[in-house]
Amino acid sequence: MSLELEWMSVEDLKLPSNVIDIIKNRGIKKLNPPQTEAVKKGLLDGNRLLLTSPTGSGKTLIAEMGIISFLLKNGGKAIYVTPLRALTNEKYLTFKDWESIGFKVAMTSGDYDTDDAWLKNYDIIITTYEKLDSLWRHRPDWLNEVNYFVLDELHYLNDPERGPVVESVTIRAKRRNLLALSATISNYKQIAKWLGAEPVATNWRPVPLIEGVMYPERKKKEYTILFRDNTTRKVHGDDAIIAYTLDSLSKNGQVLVFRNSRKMAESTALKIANYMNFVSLDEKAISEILKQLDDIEEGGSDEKELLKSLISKGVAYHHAGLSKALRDIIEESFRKRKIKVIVATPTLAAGVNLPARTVIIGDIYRFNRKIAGYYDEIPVMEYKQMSGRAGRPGFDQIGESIIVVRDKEDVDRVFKKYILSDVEPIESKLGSERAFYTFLLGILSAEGSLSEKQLEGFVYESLLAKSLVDVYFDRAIRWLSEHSFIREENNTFTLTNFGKRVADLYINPFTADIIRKGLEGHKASCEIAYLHLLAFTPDGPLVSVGRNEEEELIELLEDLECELLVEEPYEEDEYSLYLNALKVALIMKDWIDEVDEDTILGKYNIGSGDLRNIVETMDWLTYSAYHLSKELRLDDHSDKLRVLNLRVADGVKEELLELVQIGGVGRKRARLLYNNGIKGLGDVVMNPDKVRNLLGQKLGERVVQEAARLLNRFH
DNA sequence: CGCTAGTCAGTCTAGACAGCATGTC
DNA sequence: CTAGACTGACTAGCG
Repeated sequence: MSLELEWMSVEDLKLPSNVIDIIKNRGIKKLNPPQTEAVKKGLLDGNRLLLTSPTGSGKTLIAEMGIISFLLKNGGKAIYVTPLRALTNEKYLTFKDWESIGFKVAMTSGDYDTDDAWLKNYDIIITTYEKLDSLWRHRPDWLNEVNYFVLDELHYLNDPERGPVVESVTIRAKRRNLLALSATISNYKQIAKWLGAEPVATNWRPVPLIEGVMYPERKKKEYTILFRDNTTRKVHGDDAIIAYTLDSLSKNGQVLVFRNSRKMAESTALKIANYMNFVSLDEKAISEILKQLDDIEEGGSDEKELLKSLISKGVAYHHAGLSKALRDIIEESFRKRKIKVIVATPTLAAGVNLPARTVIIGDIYRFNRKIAGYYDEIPVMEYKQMSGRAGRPGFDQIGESIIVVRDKEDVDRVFKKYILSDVEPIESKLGSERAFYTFLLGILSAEGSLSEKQLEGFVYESLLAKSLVDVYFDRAIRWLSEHSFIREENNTFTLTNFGKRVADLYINPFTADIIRKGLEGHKASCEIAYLHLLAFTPDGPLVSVGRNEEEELIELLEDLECELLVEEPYEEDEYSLYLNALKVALIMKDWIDEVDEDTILGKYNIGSGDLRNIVETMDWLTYSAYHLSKELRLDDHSDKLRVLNLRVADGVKEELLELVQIGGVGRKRARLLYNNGIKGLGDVVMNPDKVRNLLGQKLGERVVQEAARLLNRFH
C-alpha cells in the first residue's frame, strides 16, 4: 500500500491547456494522492494500470484523464464500462464535460437504447458489461476502432451471476488497451498480472473513516461502541440502531442504515420516525418532496402513502420493491440533505454516490435462500461497500461506520473479520456449466469461426484455473454441438443459425433449449402456458412463493385452461421453480388483461419495482421466444408469441395495441380512449377535441400530433 | 357464555444485467 | 449455530 500523500498540481500535468482548463473549471487545483500516483505510474502515457482504492476517492477523474490523453494521442474511440445502468448514467453526465473540446460522448444500455449504428459517430461510449458483451456479439465495424477500455468496478468479477460476463469482456479488452478500476481487493497483484497491468493500490479516502462495532451491555438499554482506535462510546435507548441513529442526528449528521430484509428496512424506518420530533426539518422542501411523490404516475399507492408519512418526518426506506421514480426522489432528497435518515437493503451499498455521515450496518447475517433456516455472514467486500458510504466530502469531518451485533461475545470475531481483515480474493466464476457454455457461445458469436486451437487460446486467457478449463471446455463443446448451437467442420467451430440467434438475443443457451423443447413438443397454446414456459427458464424472473400460495398454485394447476409446455418435475427444487414460474405467469396474465396495478401488487404481495422488473424480463423473453420460433419455423407459435410480446411490453389487451404505440399513452390512457370510442390512431387524429377533453389540453395535443406522425409513417 | 389480551408456533426473508424500436445520446 | 417482524390459532382470564 502506498502511504505517501502527494498532491500533484493540475497545472503540472502533461496535458493540453484546454484539457487542464476543464479540470480546473470543476474547482480541482490539485490531484489527490491516488490520482497523483496513477499519473506517476504512467496513466497519461497509456500505461495499463489496475487501480484499487476506496469508493469516492476520485477514480472517475483518473479514467477521464486516461481516456482523454489516449484519444488525443492515438485517435479512435474509448469505452467506459460499469456494472450498473445507474452508474452508466452518472458517468455519462460527468464525461459530457469533454464535449466542449470536441469529444462526442454517448451512452448505451439495455433500458435505454439498442440501435447501435449511431454509436459509430461517437468517441467516448459509456455502457454496461452486459451491453458491451452483447455489442461484441453483433460485431459492428466501429468496435474495431475502440482501443481503450476503462473497466469500472472490476471486483464484480467475483459476482457469481455477473462475474462471467465481466470476465469475458475483460479478456477481449486486455487484447487491446485498458485501465481497470476496482474497490480494494486482497489479490490485486494477481489480478494486475492477469491484466498485464501495473497495480496502483491506495487506501486514501477524501473523508477519514472511523469504524466500530456496537454491542448491548448486560445493563438494559445501554450499548457500547468499540472503535478501531480502541476508544469506546455509549448510547442509550430501547433499540441499538435507533439509539445510535438519534445520537448521530443530534450532531447534525445524516444516517444511512442497512438492514437485511425489506420488511426490516420498513419497520426500522417506521420506528425511527417516531423519535424524529427533535430534528428540525426544512418544512417547505419536505412539502415539495411530498408533492413530487403525488405526481409520480408509476408505482403502487400503498407504498407511496407510507413513504409520505415517513418523509414528512425526515425518514425514508429504500429497497428494490419501490418504483424507480420513488427511489430517485428519495436519493435526491437525501443528497440535498432534506431527508435525514434512509433505511435501506443492500440496494444502496453499490451504485451511485450517496454518502452519509453515519452508516449503521444493522445485520451482518443474511438469510440463505438455498438452505432454508440458514444464515450466511455477508462477504467482507459487501461490508466495505456499505461502510465506504460513510462521510460526505465537504460536509463531514469524518465518516463513521458501525456494525451492530446482538451479543458481546461476537465483538472480537466481527471486528477481526470485517474491520481488520482484507476482503475476499477475486476468483473466476466461469467454473459452472451455465457460465462456461454461455462464455463459449459468446466468443464464437463475437469472433466468427474459430479452430479448436484459437478457441482454446481464448479460453486459456481467462482467470479460471487451467485444470477446470479443461473439464468444462470438452463438456461445453459436446453439449453445444449436441443441442445444435455450434457445428464442427474441418476442425473449425461455427455457430449454427440457431446458435447465432441465441447469442444475439443474449439469452442463456439453457433458456434457449428449454424454449425450443417446449415449443417443438406442442401445438400453439394459451398465454399462461407460454408465460410459464419462459418464466421457467434460467433467465426467468424469481418471485417469492409462500406456503399458502404454494397450495393455491398446486390446486390451480389441476384446472388450467390449457396444458403447460413444461413437464411437471418430480425433483423438489425443480418443482418449486415450476410453481415460481406459474406465479410469474399469473402475474403477467393479469398484467396483459389490464388488471389494475394496485390490485396486482396486493394480490401477489409484490412491490411496484418488482412488477417492473418482471415485466422487463418477460418482455425480453417473449421477444426472444418469438424470434426463436421464427428461426425454427414454428409459425403457429410465432403468431401467438408476437402478440404476446407486444401485450406484455405495455400490459394491455390486444385491442389496445395500436393506441399504446403513441408516446405518453400507456395502458390506462389507452383504455380510457378506447372506452370512449377512440379505438385507433385514425380515431385519435379524427377526433382531436375529444382526445384533448379526455387527456387534458396539453397532453391531448401532444398525443394527437404523435398519432398523426405515426400514421404518416405507415403511408 | 362471549369477548379479549396474551402466548406461541409457524412463516418469511437482497439485488438487477440482457433484445428491439425510434430519433435526445 | 446465528434474527426479527408478522400472522393466525389457541387459551387464560375477565365480566
